Amino acid sequence: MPELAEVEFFRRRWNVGVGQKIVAVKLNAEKRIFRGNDLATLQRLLPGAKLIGSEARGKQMLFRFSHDAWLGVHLGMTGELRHEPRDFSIGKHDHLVLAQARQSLVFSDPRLFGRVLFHHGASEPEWWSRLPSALTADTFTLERMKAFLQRRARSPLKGALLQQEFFIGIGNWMADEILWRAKLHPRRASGSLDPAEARELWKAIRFVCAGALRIVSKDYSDPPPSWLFRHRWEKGGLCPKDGRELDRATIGGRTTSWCPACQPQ
DNA sequence: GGAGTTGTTTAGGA
DNA sequence: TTCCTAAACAACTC
Repeated sequence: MPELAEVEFFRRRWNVGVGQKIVAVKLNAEKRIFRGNDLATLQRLLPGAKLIGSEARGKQMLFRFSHDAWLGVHLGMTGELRHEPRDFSIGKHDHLVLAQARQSLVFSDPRLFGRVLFHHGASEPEWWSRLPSALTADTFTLERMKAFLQRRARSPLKGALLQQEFFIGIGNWMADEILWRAKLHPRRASGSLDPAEARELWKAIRFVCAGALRIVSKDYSDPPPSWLFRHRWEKGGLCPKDGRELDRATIGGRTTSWCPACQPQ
């Protein structure tokens, strides 16, 4: 479910608890979303700590608490953040509950591909500091993108766009949307773009990231019907530009949808 | 019952 | 060394 904009949507859902103390922590330590954590320290430090604020970067989120406590959250494929009344009944897939006086903040994840990473320290965790900057920032330049694509010259564009070490926050639907707008076939080799094609790709990345953040992160609305998003999973889905039936195949390890006319091989 | 799912990690091959 | 692919993780839906 969650890519860049969906992650931002879920992050904001916990804003209701900013400025308030955690009064109790309930968690299921057996679940694999907690792997690699010092849960004893988490249990000792979070109760009594106040939620100060949060940030999202790509698909990662970082929640900051008083008492030098930090909580990193990755939603995986099916994770989500919610807030519930103070004494709601915990569901089967609610693995972490931060109870506050007025409500409870909940992390749930049926498939358990998500992850929580607790950190205790005066400054943010190192894994967070090392994340690349946002694709919507000025640091995401055409030249840096070209250099990255050259390093992945033999991989299909679809696979390259999913590399979080550079294209932070892009997931399966955004990658398809970007390639469709740039009129590039998802199987094109990353090292084969001419300067004009690279520029179109860069512009499409900026457009899709900014548009998704504007539309989806506000209230989880779908993008408009002029986007590929609305058609890519329909059986016999049609290209919103020319009405041609979309093609589908596994590329870069993921199901990929494209228009054979707009995006020639 | 089988196939497929908006993600990441790892092992192994090229 | 570096890059690329497939499988594994796990639960649910169609």
